[in-house]
This record gives sequence, C-alpha cells and structure tokens, in this order.
Amino acid sequence: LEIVTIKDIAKALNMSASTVSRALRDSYEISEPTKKKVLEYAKKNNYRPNPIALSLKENKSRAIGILVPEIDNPYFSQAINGIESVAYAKGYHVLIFQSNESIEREIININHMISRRVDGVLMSLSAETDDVSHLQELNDIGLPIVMFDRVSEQIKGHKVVADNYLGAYEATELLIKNGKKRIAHVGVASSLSIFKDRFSGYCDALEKYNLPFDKSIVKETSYSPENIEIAIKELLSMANPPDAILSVSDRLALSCLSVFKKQNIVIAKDLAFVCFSNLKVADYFSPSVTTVAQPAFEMGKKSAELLFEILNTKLRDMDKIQYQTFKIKTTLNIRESSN
Amino acid sequence: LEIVTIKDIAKALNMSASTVSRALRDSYEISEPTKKKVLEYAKKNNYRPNPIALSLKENKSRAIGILVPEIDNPYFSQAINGIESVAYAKGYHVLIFQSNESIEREIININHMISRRVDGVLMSLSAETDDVSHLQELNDIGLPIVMFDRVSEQIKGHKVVADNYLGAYEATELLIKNGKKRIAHVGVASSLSIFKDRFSGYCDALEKYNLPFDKSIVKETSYSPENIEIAIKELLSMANPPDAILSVSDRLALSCLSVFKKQNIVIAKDLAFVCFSNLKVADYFSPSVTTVAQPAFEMGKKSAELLFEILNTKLRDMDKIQYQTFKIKTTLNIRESSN
DNA sequence: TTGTATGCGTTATCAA
DNA sequence: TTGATAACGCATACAA
Repeated sequence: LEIVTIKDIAKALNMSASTVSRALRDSYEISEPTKKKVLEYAKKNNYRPNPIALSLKENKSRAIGILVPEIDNPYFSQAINGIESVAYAKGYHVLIFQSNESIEREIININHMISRRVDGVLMSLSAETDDVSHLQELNDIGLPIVMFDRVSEQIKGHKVVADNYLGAYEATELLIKNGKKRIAHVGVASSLSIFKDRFSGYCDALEKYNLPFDKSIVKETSYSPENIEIAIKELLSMANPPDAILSVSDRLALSCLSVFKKQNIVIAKDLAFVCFSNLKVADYFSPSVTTVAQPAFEMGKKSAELLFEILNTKLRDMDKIQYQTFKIKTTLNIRESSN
Repeated sequence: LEIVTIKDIAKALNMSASTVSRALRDSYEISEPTKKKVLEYAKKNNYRPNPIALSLKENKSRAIGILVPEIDNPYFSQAINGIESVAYAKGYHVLIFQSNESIEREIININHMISRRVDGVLMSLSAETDDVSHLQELNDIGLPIVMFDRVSEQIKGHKVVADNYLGAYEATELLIKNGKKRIAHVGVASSLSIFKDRFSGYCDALEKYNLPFDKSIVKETSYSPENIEIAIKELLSMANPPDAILSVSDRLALSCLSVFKKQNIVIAKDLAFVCFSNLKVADYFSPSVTTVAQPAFEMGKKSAELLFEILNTKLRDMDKIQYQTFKIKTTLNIRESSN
C-alpha cells in the first residue's frame, strides 16, 4: 500500500518529522515558507493522517459502536441513519453490529466493541436478552453507553425510548372508538420493557372503556413465522373470535399480513388490524394499514447527541451526570385497516 | 478507561512484556508454568488485545469498508447481511458508509475509508456517479475493491452483478405472455449499467415478440417522488395509455404504488405492474405485486468472499489475478399484479 | 523556528 | 526459557 506518512514527507523535504507534523497542524511555531512547502508536498502526494496511530496515542478511536438486533428492519436502519447524521458531522465513524435477536451474539459483539476500543456504544437489546451482566461490564470499564428503543433499567446511561405505553393505548382506543369489542393482543414472549409497556397501554385502554380483559385473546409468540401463524389461526378459529388485532411488533405484523392473505381474510372488512411498524409501504396496501410508527430517525439522532454530550464531558465532571430516560411520542397513522 | 494491557500483566507478574506476549500467543518458547500464570491473570483481569496497536504494527486494520447508496433499503441491508456473514466468520469488522446517492458523499466516504486504513472496499455506486476517478485512486494505492450491483467497468477489481438484462427480459416477456401490448418502462436517469442493462432486456423482449418500441412510454425520472408522480400521471393520461408498467428500481416502485393508490388505480385490473424490488411485503399486497428480486444476500456474500480471496493473495501473486464479473440470476416472483 | 526524544500496545529480532 | 530493544505513525515536552 502506497500511503505517504509524515516521515516520508520529512525525509523528502529534509526536515524533521515534528516540523512536518506541526506544519500540517498549522502550528504558530512554524514559519510560513516551511508550512507552504509541507502543505504543498502533502497535497501533491495525497498525504492522509493515520487515525490508527492517533487512536493508539490518545487511547480513543473516534469511532462509536452501534449494536442493533437487525439491520434489515426499517426501524433500525432509520435509527442508524439518525445516529450517522450526528456522528458524521462530528467526524466520528460508526461500527455497526447485529445481534440477530440472539443474546449470545450480543455478548460477542459487545466484546468486539470493547476490543475495538470504540469511544461509546449505542444499542438496542436483543429480544432474547434478560440478563444484562455483559452490559454491566461496559459500566465497569467506564465505556459510555446510550440505549435506545429496547433498554434496560439496570444499566447506567441515558436512554431514549418511544412512548410505547401511549402508542398502544391510542391504538387500542382507536379500535374501541371504531366499535371493536374483542381486541386481540399479539405480542412477543420477551422480558423487554417495550413489550410490557405496550401490553399495559392495551390493558389500560380496555379498562378505561369498560371492555373486559380476556386472556384467551392475548397471544405471546416468537418471531418465527410458523409460531405466529399458529397463534393467528388459533385466534381466528375461536368460537368467539376477536374483531380486531393489535400487533405490537414490526416483524410480527408482516407475518400477520401473510397469514391474512393465505386465509383470505380482508382486513377492515373481516377483521380490524393495527400494528406497530415503521414500514413505509403500509400506506400502499389495499386496504392501507393503520400503524403506530416510532420516530426512528429522531430516536437515533437524540441517542447520538446524548452520547457525544458524554464524550465531551471532562472526566472530573462525569460523576455529576444525571442519567435520564427520554421518551419520544409515537405517531398513530390512521388508515383503513383499523375500521 | 480500565483496560488491562500486556505491560500491566508483565508488571503485576514481574516478568517482561515479551514473555507475556509470547505466553498469550501460546508460543513454544515459554514454559508451561509461566504460560499458566499469565493466562490465568489475563483471564481474571479480562485482558483484551488492542487491535489498534496491532493495526499500527501490521499496517492493516482487519476491517473492511462497505459503501452503499443507502442502508434503509432492503436490497442493500440484505447485501450487507451477506457481507457481514463472511466478514464475521473471518474475524474482520465492517465499517458501513452511505452515499445517499450523492457522488460528493461517495468521494468523501472513499477518502474516509482510505484514511481509516480499511483492508478492502466493497461498494455499490451512487446513482449520480459517472466519473469514477475517486475510485481509480483505490486502484492506484493498491487498496482492493470489489463492486457489487452498481459497478463500473473502468475500475480494476472483481464485480458481482445481478443478471439485470435477463431479469428485465423475463419480466417483460411475462407481461407480453399475459396479453399486454403497450408496456411502459419507468426508469432512472442515470449512467449506471444496471439501468442500461434493464432497458436492453426490455427492448429485446419487445423485439422478440414483435411489439413496437414506443419512446413516449419510456420514462426516465429521478428518485424524487414528485418527479415519479409526474411521470406516472403523464403515462396514465395519454390518449393511448400503456396497459402495463415495468418499474426497474425498488424505490421507484414504491412511488408508483403510492400514485396508483392516490389515483384509485387497481393494479392487475386497470394496469399490469411488475417491478424490480427486494421488498418482502410485495406478497402481502392485494393484489400481490410481481417482482424481479435480486439475490441480495448471496451477492453480498459472494462479493465478500472474492474480497477475502484477494486479501489472502500474496503480494507477488497479485499481478496474476484475473478480475472477473460474476453474474447472478434474479428471481421472477410471479404474483397477481402482472395479470 | 526547528530538532530530539518519548510513549501509546504490540510483536519480531536479537541477546542472554 | 526469558529479557531488552526497536518499530509501526503521530503528537508533544523539552532542548537547542
């Protein structure tokens, strides 16, 4: 590889490396003619500072790590865009990791990030994650972490979440106001707070409007399409089937739509449907799909801003930081499927 | 940050850094008792080798750079997954960059990658890119590059592409066999070969089946939804409107569906529709959407494998490499919209 | 205004 | 079997 270093420039120009280094940084100590010579040579030979050398010296990498359950999911790819927009402006780089909803991969990736000496971590838990001791280690070694969307209260650091409770409450309320009496809740078996909060919102809306809570139309499934299909079929074949379904996860929603299609169920006509989803195409379905959308880009952006706030905090002020949880409102996109 | 180094271990155990280093690497020169002591201490204190220091020494980063037009696009996020699956297994890390379809961002990102000393580049051109001199520089400094999907013949390196010509040919053929006589082509104004190839496939299918080519139903638009809407509306309001539309880009397809919805056009009934797209939800539409899907994951995987093949090539064998273009078949998912 | 020396974490080379 | 030293690229304290 043919990349020019400061030493190369120094040798070519017959001066010392420190002079070149200072000239490149436009130091006041260096004479104009020298600066000019160095800058010219550097430009002509395409000098690029080596950030690796700098990292070693400053013990920081100017890179931040992002760990998400999966990239191929509009919520997370949009959140990554939000993060990148901030990191890019600050001259930081972004290392992206995926857990694929597996706690094992999550642990490995966290270790990778530490090894890679990222300056901070932005992450969203895998659905499998319950024990968070691997994240406690980040706290222990003093590596800043900001969690977004799927967060854990046991970890020290800022959090950015959607208002999942309100999102589910409003979605349920909409269905109730549209005359639905038996609203099923399709969720994921997971200890993540997002799912608990969404379930609470659903329950409270039922209670507020004096609808009975019926455990038999609350399904806890996994992300596997087969399991979702079984759950949906069970709901539909009940003696007293639900007249509406609230699906509280993006990926779940896709499988629901697939089952509806297979079973020739027309949403809105046969069954009302609302789901948590950031899919842009929800609007183009016929009937179009009512969604609770999370402000993914904004959540990513906010998380990154919080992380940089911490990265800019002097060590001696670190213990003064009050870690907070920022809650951002979801958007209820009312379309046809909720009728 | 509290991260243990080799020196720390050496000091604690009262031996030299080189001994510790060798013990950690299980060198034959080190006695078993010493090895045991070192390994135990390292384990207990969570020693993690510093890849930055290694990079500096070996002048390689064990990271590869990926540059794609946008992450929030199922084709590219799936391709990234394919790349990651290979890189991960090799212990390499992946730096992800986005051009946002802008050549300016593409140039900046390429420079970032060089600065970051990635060991190789995997990329897909922005739609704006015409002049590729910024990539020529990769060739000049000897940084290996593999291009996928949107490639340039002017750059030295392996290429992985979908069989865009055949994909478009088969899609057009399907529409013709379904009785369509006036098939519009909606594309992007871009000098990328993928779009040229798709257009050729379309033209050749028309010719093969003796359908006239009509320039007035070939639209070259941009990715902006407004422009696409104008183009579609022009087509639909013609005295002699098309009876089918072939959309040759994922993002274009979404805008088309949006316009259809707005204009109350029911695909299949009013107008046949086929598009290039990797959207998983295409199947759940009513009517479901016929797509030409690119094998995104496989293309990413293949590209990464080719890159590692080069990274493993000894310097003296580098000039023997025959750079090839690998063409991978697309899949025609025949659904309802093409009827 | 410029040069010399040092250190960041690691490993290879040479010496003991 | 172990240790001392230099080097990777850079920035800086110190010397001149």
